[in-house]
Amino acid sequence: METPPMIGKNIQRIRNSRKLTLNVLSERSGVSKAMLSQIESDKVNPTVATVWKIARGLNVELNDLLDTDDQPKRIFSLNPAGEEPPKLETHANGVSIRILSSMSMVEDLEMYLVSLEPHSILKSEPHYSGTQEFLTVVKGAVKVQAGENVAEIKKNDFLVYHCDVEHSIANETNQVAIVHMVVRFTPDKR
Amino acid sequence: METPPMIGKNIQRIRNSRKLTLNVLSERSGVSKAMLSQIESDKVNPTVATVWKIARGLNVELNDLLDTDDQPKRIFSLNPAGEEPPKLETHANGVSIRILSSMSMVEDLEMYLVSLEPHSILKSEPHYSGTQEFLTVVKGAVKVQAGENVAEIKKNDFLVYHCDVEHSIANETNQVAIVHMVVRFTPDKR
DNA sequence: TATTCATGTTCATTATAGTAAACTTATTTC
DNA sequence: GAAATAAGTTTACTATAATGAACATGAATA
Repeated sequence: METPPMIGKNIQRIRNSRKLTLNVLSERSGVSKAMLSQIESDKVNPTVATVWKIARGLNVELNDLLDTDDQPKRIFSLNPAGEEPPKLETHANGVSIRILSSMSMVEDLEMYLVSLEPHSILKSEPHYSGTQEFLTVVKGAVKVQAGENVAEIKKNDFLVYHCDVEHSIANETNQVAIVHMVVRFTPDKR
Repeated sequence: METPPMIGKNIQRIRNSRKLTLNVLSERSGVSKAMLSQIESDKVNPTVATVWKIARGLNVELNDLLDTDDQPKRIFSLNPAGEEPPKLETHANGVSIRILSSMSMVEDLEMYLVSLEPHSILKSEPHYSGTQEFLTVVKGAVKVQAGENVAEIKKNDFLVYHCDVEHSIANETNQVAIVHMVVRFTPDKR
């Protein structure tokens, strides 16, 4: 972060997206309405304690208010061939999927970085039998469902499941979640 | 984060590890020596701007000073069998490697979360020919070397390389780096 | 059009973050 | 063992974060 965080705009953006008034946020956070107004219009230098109270009031991580969005995404190959895989990215319903490795690199392995906005869900139909998915939560927390099985996993947690049944990854929290996903396709394993 | 961050201890820990005096850090950050002393002993509630200046002076991310260390690491399996892989973790020279998936789960795939302290390096001898490694940087930045090839990758970057030559992952920065690593072992591919 | 109600802003005051300088406490040097 | 240097702490003061109350602005109701 090369420049001090623009806290005011972040707070205002989130407060508006939550449809909260200054009065309500003031009650929830314990920070005066006047202070909130001044912070949002960058008239003051709030203390960490105050920003933290606001973060609690908004139900987000402190870091979400201080972040200057970092979305630099480069993909490299160090292979002799040196082929550079495509930077594919798809968006839908608050879920963005970036393909890290592509089929051109390994024929039965795919890797993704899945970003889930608050209260978004990624549903998948059953894959070919034998397919496995390996999830590592990089940020936030998600609820994973595979057939009858459910698990709630959060940052740094790891989860494996067979995905020859309907499965989903849901972000039921109020902050962005990011999961690293490896899909392993093994045609005839069961 | 359920409790306000303990900024003071974080700053002091990092300052000491850098062997900096209050005077030097004061010069580098532009925050008075007195303020630094009071912040470190939790006598005051610093403003975000001040903590940001200190972060710059220490050459770390703002977030590193506000973090309340989160190291909860759970591993799950959603498979019918329900076998729970081991939470193995090894430490050496500032590099900690957590094994996510184990051989018991898939015979030719391994997944790790590698954490590298500032200025630490993970060196590996050549693996069996055909082995590939897939890196995704989760935090910070690292320099990867595989034979003659070198690449510097940072947060959200992805890198693939054949590792049948001597290779290494180095953290040459002043902050912790975390990389997600998938090792794919394919006996006879080249 | 006046009247209420709800929004966000500005004002006057108090509490406290931030500073420079003085003070302490070691450790070194002659 | 006195003087000098360098570490962190405390003091006295100034700048400003934070507050509650008053003020403005607009939308809805009669």
